[in-house]
Amino acid sequence: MPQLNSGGGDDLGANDEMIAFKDEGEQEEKIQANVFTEGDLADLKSSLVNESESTSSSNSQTSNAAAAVATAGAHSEAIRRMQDPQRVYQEKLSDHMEDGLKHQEPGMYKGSAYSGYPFLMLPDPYLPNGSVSPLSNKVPVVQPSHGVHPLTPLIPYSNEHFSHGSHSPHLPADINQKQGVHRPAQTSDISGFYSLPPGGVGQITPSMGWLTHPLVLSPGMHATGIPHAGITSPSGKQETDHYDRNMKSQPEPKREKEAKKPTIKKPLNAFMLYMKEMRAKVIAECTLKESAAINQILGRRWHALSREEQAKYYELARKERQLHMQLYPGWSARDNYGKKKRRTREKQQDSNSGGKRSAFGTYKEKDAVPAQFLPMEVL
DNA sequence: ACTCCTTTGAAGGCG
DNA sequence: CGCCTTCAAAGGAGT
Repeated sequence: MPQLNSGGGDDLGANDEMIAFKDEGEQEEKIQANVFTEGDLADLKSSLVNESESTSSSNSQTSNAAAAVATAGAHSEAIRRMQDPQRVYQEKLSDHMEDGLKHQEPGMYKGSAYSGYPFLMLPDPYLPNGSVSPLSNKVPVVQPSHGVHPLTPLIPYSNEHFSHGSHSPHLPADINQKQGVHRPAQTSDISGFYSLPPGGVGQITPSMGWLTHPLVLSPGMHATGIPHAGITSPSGKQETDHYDRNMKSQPEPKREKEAKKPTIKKPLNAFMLYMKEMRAKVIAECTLKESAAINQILGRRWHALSREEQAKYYELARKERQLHMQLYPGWSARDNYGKKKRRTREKQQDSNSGGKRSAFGTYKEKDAVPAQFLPMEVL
């Protein structure tokens, strides 16, 4: 049983945030975690596809579909290898970072989607076009290594490291698609992180959004290293555009921000961070685009993650919350209540009578059996 | 143009 | 304290 190392890992993930893996057999989960490779996504996909069609003839159908998708997955993987400049960049980056990164403790991030990466990959939100390209959604973040503050942010929106070692002029051209390597910094020194106005943290206006990485910003790129889309217009959905408008080398951000009074969004939780990071990958592998289906897959993959892997995201989320708190001291999640079009409230109330949200999520009548409970063959 | 779907986790409110 | 509700991302699908 891979207990989260309470000895050395206490700073890794807030213990109170760690979910208890009681519901799912740990062995089973372990197996899943190990076996859950990209190829298995094919099963997931086919299951999701077949789910709506029929559950019968699942064997041959699933296997066929799985094979097909697996092939497609392999194909896309091959294409990715050829096309992905980021991969090349990663390799270069690894070389660059060789020094610091190879001091990493080997056991920590083994066998995950990050295997091969000594650093944590972070999601699109920190990237300009992350959601657009499935191939460019990962941001390498250096894990705290030698003599670093344990709570060193893994969050890739530090200006600090960019102002030191790697300056953008020397960065590869495609650095704009990935935010470059994150250098450990002091968590407490947030002003150093966020290029805060002289007034201090509390005076940051929401429209400043999250951090920007001027050095990694290139023309046409999102000017923000926004970790979790901190600000958006009240209408929502347009936050990216909003960011672009407000932050991407726009001459009149002040006026606009004052006029628009953008919404400060909730910091992303661990699963959201995971989703942002893995979504593109799943999309690429499954050639699925529907977010609902993708999210189902991601939900299952989330459960299949090892504790260590999940701990990374819990820790990231914790840091995000901390930063969010420091950036927006008075902010409350309550502030955004009602800004999203009230959806399914009645529906949820209805379903609450019958099916309600459990530890495995909200079920609706139509999917009485949560996917997590379904056997792998069916899924 | 807007809302739903779908996932998990965090947070606030209420009894 | 436990339960419930809402929101965070995202993009196709439906209205």
